[in-house]
Amino acid sequence: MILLAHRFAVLGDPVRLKLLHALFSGEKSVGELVSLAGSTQPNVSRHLHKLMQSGTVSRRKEGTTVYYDIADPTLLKLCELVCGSLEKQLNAQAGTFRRTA
Amino acid sequence: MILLAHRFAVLGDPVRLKLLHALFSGEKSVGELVSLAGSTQPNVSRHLHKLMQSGTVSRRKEGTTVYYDIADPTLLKLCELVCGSLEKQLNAQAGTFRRTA
DNA sequence: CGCCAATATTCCCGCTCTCTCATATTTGCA
DNA sequence: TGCAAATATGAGAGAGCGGGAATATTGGCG
Repeated sequence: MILLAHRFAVLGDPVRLKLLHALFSGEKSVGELVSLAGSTQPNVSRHLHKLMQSGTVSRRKEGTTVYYDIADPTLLKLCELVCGSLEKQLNAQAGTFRRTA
Repeated sequence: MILLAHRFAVLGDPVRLKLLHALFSGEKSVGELVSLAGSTQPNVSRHLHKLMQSGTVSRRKEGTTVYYDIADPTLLKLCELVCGSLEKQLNAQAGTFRRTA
C-alpha cells in the first residue's frame, strides 16, 4: 500500500507532471526540459532524479548531456484516465452552476 | 496541470488508499472505516474530507452516521493499472538480482 | 429539555517536501 | 593540462501536510 501511495505521490507534483508531459513527445535532454518546464536547472535535475528512482523515467548519457525518456508504458494511459475523469467532473460542476443560476 | 497534480497527490497517502480500498467493497460508515484503516476517528474524518473535496468519494448522511462511497468510477481501473506496473517493475528487479547474484 | 452517540473541526507540533543559491562532478576540447 | 558546458549535489529557509488531543456540531431519544 505504501508503494502504491508513493507511486501516486511522485505524480502529485506540477513540475514533475510538466516534465512527463514534455517527455510524451519523445526523449529530451535536461536543458530542453529546463526550458519546457519553466523551472531552474537544479530543480529539474532533482525532480528527474525522483522520477528515476521511482522507475517512471529512464536515463541515457551521451557526452556531457543526459537524455531522459518515459520508462513506464502505462503512464500515458494513466494520465488520460485521470484527465477524462477530471473533465467529467468539471462538466458536472458546470451543469450544477447552470441549474443553480 | 495543477488540477491533475492535485488529483494524484490526493491518492498519494497510505491512509487514504486504505480508505478507498475498503470502499471498493461497498459503502461504509465512518466508524467502520476507522476500524478498517487502523487510524483514529479525527484522522479518518480529515482524510475523508479531502477525498470529498477532490470528488473521489461521495457522502450520504443517515441519522447521526455518515456513509461514504466511491464516486469516481475510474478509480479501480486506475489503481489496477498502477499496481500492474508496480508488479512488472518488481519482477524486473527480482530478475536483476538473479542475474547479478 | 438534557443526555448520548457519531462525526467534524480546531489548535499545535513535528516532519517532509520544494525551492534557491552555491558548489561539485563529469565530459569534451583546445 | 586547463577551460568551458552540461548536469548533479549540498545546505539552508520556507511552506504545506499528517497526526494527536481536545472540543464543537449534529441528530436521536428518554
